[in-house]
Amino acid sequence: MPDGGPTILHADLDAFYASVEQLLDPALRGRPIAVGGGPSGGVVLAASYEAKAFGVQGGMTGWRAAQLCPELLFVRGHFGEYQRLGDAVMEVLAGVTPLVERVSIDEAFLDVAGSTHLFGPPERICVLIRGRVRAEIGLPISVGAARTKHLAKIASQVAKPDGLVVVQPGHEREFLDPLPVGLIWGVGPVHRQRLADLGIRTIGDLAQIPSGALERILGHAVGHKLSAMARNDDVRPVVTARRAGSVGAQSAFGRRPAVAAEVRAVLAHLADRVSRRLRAKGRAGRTVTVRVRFVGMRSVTRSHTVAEPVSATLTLTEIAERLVWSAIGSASAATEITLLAVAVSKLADQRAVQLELDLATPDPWRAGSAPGAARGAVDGSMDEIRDRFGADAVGYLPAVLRPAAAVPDEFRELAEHDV
DNA sequence: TCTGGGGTCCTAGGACCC
DNA sequence: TCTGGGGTCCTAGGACCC
Repeated sequence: MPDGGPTILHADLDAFYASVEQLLDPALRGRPIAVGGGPSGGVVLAASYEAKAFGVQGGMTGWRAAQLCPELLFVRGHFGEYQRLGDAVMEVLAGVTPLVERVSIDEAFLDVAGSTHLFGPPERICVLIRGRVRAEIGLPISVGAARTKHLAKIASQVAKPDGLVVVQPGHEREFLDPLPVGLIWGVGPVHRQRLADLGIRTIGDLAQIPSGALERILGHAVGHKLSAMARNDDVRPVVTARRAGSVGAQSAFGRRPAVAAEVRAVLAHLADRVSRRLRAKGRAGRTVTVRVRFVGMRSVTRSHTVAEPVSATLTLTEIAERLVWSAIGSASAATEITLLAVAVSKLADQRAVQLELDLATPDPWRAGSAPGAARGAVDGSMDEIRDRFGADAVGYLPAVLRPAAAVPDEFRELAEHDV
């Protein structure tokens, strides 16, 4: 177990999107609001605490949320503001320590072991952060402090909303034992139920179970991790820069019969988004994975690994298309599907593969690109035009075939990791 | 009126190599 | 008659997180 004080912090903005809306529009303060969705459909992206009191949660359909809370106000998101304010909060955190690990738009771990000589003990640093975020940005933020990341994260969840919890070394067990197992990172609904079936509901219950037994119940890795966490034995360091291991895009479009022209149009759009992000960072990947979701939420994935990394939009589209049809299989021609996804993994730097692209054979199934140089040049020109004149200035598809965006691109960007 | 979009990690089986 | 064991890579599915 790590020595020293509770110098790992987890800072987590409360109901982030909803809080931003309430900050921007004072008329929304103190009221139950949902960002995204609507009383007749769509998905709620975030709910204010006033709405959560009615049971409204992110991920819920709009009509379900309206059922639970009839006076719920649906507001459209200001996605650009979320990015701007999230970045501003991260700057406040960076003012305390350079060791900041941003986990998402609204959440970060900090290691403040080297900052106490400047700012005082961890408790004081937490108070400083919360005060500055409130005063300078206007948002509530909860902070947890402990000796490990995992415990700091649990502490911030317990602190919500708008609170601070410091777990003092030596008091970890008494803090953890009464808490529900669902607070442990990695325990979702399935594991929680499996544990409940065995009478295990609290972290204290969990700590009583021998590691071997836990591994038999939940699998080696999860069982091992859980028993380590229940013993508060977590030594993961705060990591400042992390690159994504995969890049993907997906689109849910309600039910549609799988018709070749439409499937191709959607895939071209998804491949374009993925490959543009790859090229913008000089990256390419060897494994292409598609997911097809059928009516009833059953989904099937197919992947294919090529010898040389690819990033050309057309190559990606062609590989994805073949995979999608193999996933749909020989089912009837009018099979209805509800979602298509494309992802690229096994990423490598593009510079290293440029030569391979130039030499590529004309079969995209077997190699990098076809003909690589030409496709790379077309993509490069289109990237340049879009950088100068906007994303819609040019594309592979006529506008009529482009799928209507269920979600604005600004929202997609909020969830993107660094490639 | 069903269920968005971006990711990570783990498991298990099979192919292939030595 | 049949045969070992370890390592690596690929693929498909699933749980989970924000």
